[in-house]
Amino acid sequence: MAIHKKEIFSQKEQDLAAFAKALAHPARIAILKVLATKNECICGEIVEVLPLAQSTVSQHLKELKEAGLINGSVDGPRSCYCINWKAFELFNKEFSGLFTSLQVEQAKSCC
Amino acid sequence: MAIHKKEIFSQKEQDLAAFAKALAHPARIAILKVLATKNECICGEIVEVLPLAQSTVSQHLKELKEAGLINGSVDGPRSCYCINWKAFELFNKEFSGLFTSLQVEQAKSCC
DNA sequence: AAGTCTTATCGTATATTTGCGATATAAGAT
DNA sequence: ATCTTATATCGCAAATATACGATAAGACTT
Repeated sequence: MAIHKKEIFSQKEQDLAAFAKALAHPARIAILKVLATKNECICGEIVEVLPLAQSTVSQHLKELKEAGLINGSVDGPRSCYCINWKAFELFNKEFSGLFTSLQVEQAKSCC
Repeated sequence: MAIHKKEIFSQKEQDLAAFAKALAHPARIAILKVLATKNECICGEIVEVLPLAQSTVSQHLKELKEAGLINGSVDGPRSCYCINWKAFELFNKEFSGLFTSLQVEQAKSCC
């Protein structure tokens, strides 16, 4: 394919796609759910809950962090992660707002 | 990695991930935007708008259709696509509902 | 029937993702 | 200082995704 053409599209489209990409794996959805249900920040508890190796979970956490969906901080010998609600809300709003405004005008699809 | 472990996770997690995956590329976001702005169903007009080859666009359309985000029907010699607003709404609701209920309880993140 | 136009599919090259074991790193405990 | 414990990173193998040209398939036109 030679070169990925992602950079050709608008920044908003790229941002939204990057956000969706971070959610595009059941393991990451599961991780977010764990983080959401526990009020305090979690670390290796996620590894116990998920059917994945520690290194794999760590990698998923890294991706979620890089996407801005979660925050991470060092807490002594362990790492503490939690959902970045602000970023989450922002993207959620931008996501739903991308189409809903148009949907009102046209009631239903043609096919 | 031997085997993908997606099937280990819950159906809801898999569904949500599959939906996010369909949105995880700027080209597909762009396609959805085109379909949303045009009230009538589009086909090869998308190819003209996007900086991608016809075969590539067709492939993206296929993925969107398989994810259930768009409907497609044959219209004489050409294909007609349009957004499946119902599926879109359903997923959007499920997506935002996955965390918002929890968010209320805990006001802010700990880190 | 032959030609054209539109879209889907195939084959292929390359890039990215996923997953894990092994290892490194960092902090607390002994 | 060494040992344990927790997490991150490296290196690798395998699966997927992305992109395109070439080609097939289907439907109108002439």
